[in-house]
Amino acid sequence: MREKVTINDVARLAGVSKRTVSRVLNESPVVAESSREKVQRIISELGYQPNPQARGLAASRSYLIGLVYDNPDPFFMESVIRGISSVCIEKGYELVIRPSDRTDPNLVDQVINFVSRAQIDGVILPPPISEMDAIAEELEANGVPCVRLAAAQIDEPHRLVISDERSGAKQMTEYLINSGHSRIGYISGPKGLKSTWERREGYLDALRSHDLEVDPDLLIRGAYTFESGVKAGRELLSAPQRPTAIFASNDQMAIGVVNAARELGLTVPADLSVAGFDDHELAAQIIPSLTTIRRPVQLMATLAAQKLIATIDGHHDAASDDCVLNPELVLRDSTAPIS
Amino acid sequence: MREKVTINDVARLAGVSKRTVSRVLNESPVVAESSREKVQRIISELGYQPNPQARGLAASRSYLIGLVYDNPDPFFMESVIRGISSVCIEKGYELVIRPSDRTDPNLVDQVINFVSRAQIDGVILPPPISEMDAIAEELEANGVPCVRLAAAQIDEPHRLVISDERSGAKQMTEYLINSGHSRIGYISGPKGLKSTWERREGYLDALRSHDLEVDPDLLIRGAYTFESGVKAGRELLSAPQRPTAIFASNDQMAIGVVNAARELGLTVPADLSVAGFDDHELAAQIIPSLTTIRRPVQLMATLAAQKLIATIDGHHDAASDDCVLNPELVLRDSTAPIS
DNA sequence: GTGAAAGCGCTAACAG
DNA sequence: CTGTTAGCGCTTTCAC
Repeated sequence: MREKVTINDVARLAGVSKRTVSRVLNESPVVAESSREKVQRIISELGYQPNPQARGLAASRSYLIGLVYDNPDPFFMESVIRGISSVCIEKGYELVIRPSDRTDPNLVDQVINFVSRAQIDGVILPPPISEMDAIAEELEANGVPCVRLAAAQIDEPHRLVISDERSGAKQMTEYLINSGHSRIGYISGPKGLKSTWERREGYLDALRSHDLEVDPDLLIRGAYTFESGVKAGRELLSAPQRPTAIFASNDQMAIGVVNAARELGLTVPADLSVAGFDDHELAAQIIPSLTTIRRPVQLMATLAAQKLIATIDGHHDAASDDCVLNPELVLRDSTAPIS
Repeated sequence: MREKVTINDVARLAGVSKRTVSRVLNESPVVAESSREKVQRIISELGYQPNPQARGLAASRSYLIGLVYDNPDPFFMESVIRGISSVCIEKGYELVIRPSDRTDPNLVDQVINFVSRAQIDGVILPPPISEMDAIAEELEANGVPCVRLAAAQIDEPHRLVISDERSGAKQMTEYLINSGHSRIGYISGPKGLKSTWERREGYLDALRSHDLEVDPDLLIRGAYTFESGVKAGRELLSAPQRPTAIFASNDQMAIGVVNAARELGLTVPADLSVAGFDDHELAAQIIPSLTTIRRPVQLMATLAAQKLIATIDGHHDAASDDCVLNPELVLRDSTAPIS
């Protein structure tokens, strides 16, 4: 390591005690402006960087924030990571990552073990792990703050960043309705996930508010996978009175629907409009490109990291109040007005 | 944090000095078997976990390993992360992640700054950052070991894990040749990447060893993107004497070629065989599913982490010798024998 | 507003 | 083979 500069060097050169240097490092408000400036100057001259191990040992902190996840979409995770990382760099934290297995019965213990072994200062939980209340509770019980990324209001605002998926799904459905579609098939996600519920409710909200009948035959359960999309698409499209539009609640399934349609000799969007959710990278690449809903994932992660670090540092960040972000409708080639 | 147990508690209860406890913690060979057992027992009874900050401060280590990356394929990175993480957990390290921008002129400084600020013990570099020699050199110059993931021999074996992409591309080309194809188009990656070179050489190797003429018109440069695949595909397929097979040097481009073929009214694989490289998640999902080459990415990452930790810990791991892993041919529906 | 001094929990000379 | 004794670099009472 090229840096061997310690707080003592800074103190000596600045002509103050190391206690004072420590004060400016920790932004204590009781330092004279003149001392602060002097110390700051020496710090940057020397390129001094406080040793995180030493700070951690003395203050029992680690400047490490943890990311525990088991999300099947690496694109989503990549955005989350970039979002968190940018604020970590800015605030002097590091991002420690922990891929997990949400089906592991010992997950709670493993998470606790992780944070206590590494002395993690705080944790960010993306879905679907964010939906496991036991983890959030156990973390708090151990004095480790956490912030959750979610699809709906599942915790207090200061530990939560949500993208309102219900309103996203409603937007999409209304767009389809306004394009003249009235028989709109819907493929939901698997049971037990918040997003499954929220997106489905958004679809139903739109139907209801436009006085459209909810036909149970148009509502099929999927599994957020390509295959389940193909299957559900076939089913929907081989019904006697088939829908003119299908809203699949994620892009993987929507792509499956496009394939199912092709099998049956239907052209998208001429014969069938198909919409997805997530704005998966493929959504823009497949032919036809997919109309979908985009969540501001990176922004969500940034916000989450800001909230978490504010909590750890004991500041009360302004960002801690608002926690709801709105997804955005992305129009592409897979949907069209009814002819 | 629930653990407040320190090395002193362990020492007291085991009836030895803390120096001895420290010895068993660090697997010193000079401890009497009886003491070791006693200490181990107390440790597990108490659920004692050494404080990493304290260890780090005393030994000037952090038990942190860094992952600096800028790979555009999140699926690849997910495998890398899972691979590294599993050995970190086993060996008592944590994985600190640093998404970067390979086009940033200050990248070298940023990396050095990262490792020195966080006292990172060692770094793993996946492609394409692994190909930037300046980073590896500067890291070593700062006393931070690093292990690189690469497509070819670019460093000494103990800091390198490679998947032999040249032999992978050769395998694929030979498979195509053995299926009766003799006009095989090739779409390379962008200039300046090792993988571009290696894969292309593999293609040429196969052609040469089967005494096939290398037609420069069949060799087109792409950019590892979907769009570049579409473009190169159109070009190759609209030539007067068009190829019967196209080997795109990654899956994104191969999918582009499939689309280009469809535009031109060609059926894959009846009229044209298409092969890719990487076994991207989509490769199995698109129709027709894609014949491709799969690198053992997670295994590579595991190996890299083992080598790195062996270096940090000063052990001389057996894994440090072999560093070449072979990619695997994955046959699917996009290729067929020539009719 | 500032400083002296006592640790935080662990490792590592250096005896014994 | 084991214990004593200093620190590692920083934060934090508690006086001044």
